[in-house]
Amino acid sequence: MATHLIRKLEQFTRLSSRDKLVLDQVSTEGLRQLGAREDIIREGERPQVVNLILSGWACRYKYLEDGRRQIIAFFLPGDLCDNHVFVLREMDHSIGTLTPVTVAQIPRPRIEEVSLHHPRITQALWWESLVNMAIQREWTVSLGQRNATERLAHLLCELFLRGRSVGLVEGNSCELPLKQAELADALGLSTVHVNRTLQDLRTAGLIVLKGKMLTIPDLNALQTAAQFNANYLHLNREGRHLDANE
Amino acid sequence: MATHLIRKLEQFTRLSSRDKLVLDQVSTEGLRQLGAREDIIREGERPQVVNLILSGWACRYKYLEDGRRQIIAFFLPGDLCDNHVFVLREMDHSIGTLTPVTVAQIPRPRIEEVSLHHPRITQALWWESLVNMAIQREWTVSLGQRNATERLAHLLCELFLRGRSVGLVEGNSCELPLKQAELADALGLSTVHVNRTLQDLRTAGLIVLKGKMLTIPDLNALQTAAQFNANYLHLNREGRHLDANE
DNA sequence: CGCCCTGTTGAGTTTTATCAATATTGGTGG
DNA sequence: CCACCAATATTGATAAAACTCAACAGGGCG
Repeated sequence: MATHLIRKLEQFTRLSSRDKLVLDQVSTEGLRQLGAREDIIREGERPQVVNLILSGWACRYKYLEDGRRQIIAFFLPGDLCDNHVFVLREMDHSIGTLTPVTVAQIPRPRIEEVSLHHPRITQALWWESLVNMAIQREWTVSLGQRNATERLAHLLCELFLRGRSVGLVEGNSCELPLKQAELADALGLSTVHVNRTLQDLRTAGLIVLKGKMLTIPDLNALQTAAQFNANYLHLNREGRHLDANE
Repeated sequence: MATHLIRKLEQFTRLSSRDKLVLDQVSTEGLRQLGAREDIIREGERPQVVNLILSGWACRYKYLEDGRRQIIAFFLPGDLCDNHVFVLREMDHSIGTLTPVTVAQIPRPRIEEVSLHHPRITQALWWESLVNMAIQREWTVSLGQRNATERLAHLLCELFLRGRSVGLVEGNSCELPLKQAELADALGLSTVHVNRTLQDLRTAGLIVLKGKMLTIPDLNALQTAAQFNANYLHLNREGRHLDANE
């Protein structure tokens, strides 16, 4: 079931029950189960399908030749790994799981069929795609300008809001199944420094992080600390003029 | 004339003369001239058109509240500023010129018409879009993992190759109309450090940078210094199976 | 029970930033 | 053509942020 994806797309526009049916169908074919820390697709391989994350967390990443690793993006349930990737001949990075994951592998003809017959979905997928680009841009801003504390706080805000938009947040808590080393690879910091920065955020009362559960007692305060502005997530039903009226 | 864009898209697939005609037409309507250091569109504004850079250099950028600025991307002639942006209600960043610039403003219906009737162009524009995303990802890698020297060298390699793919390179030289402060804002470094890093590259004989002219005597050497791998630019005619055969 | 993975802490080092001063350059008006 | 200005580039000295290395703690699980 494409519950998370549907929920996410409805941040943009209301879908008809027909639309939802199509999305549900698309996401029940080509299921693939992976354990934690496995690769969904690897740099150099030819992309054949679009992967839709149904459950679990994954990430894009890239190694430099000397072994340094950068995590380029996180994928949460409901995230599509690159609509239309198959236009490219080979992957320039890898996508791997962080937790056990279920993905739906959507073949090219399926995508083309949907984009031909379901304009509302097509628009919504464009929106999804544009938001992902905006997220990538915001990571550029973080890595370029924000210091360790701001960067970490910013990432936590982003993941929290993204989680909330697909229904993974309860109250002011959500699961954060990331090790400090993974946070470090995403933030361009050393694990030691991530550890210390997390402690700073904790002692400042901005976050509670225990086990794999993240609690943000005062989201506004954390956003302020991060200079976080949610506009780049475009979560305010910007496509409401397209709403299905049924 | 869409010379640069056409030249770029032909890195992906060969276009028919019909295709080229359409692109030329699209790029002669809605011309807009700007001086150096003007905004093409500003954060918060509603995107109404897709901007195609016909001549000059521009950049995406974003300010944090305390005045720090990050340059998120550079635009060269032939670059499109976000195909389908108008799906979003407001810009989450600004786009401004670095030099005097001419842009073609392509209205939404024009885009939709082209994508309906010219599948080869549509594919090529998807490719363009995916490459831009790849570039953004690579910036994430640079900012996260590469040190000042590598980062600078990497950026210069990228701009050189991108310039070459649209015909802006002569021999081993191309124009680089950027101030050190702009490089600094793109690389997440201070201007002082950019200055010193440039000198390092110069004394290592890896670049010659005089006036606004960049010369790379040995591109391979510079790529090695940067840990630069061009695969992310997808410049090897990956869509050649779509070639127009006329 | 013990092992391995993850997280934590301390000490010393490196990279890069900041601040401030000086040099150079390109453009402009006289 | 030259003198001058403002913008840009360069240099030196000091400080801050983050890294590295190394050791140790804790916890989950076979």
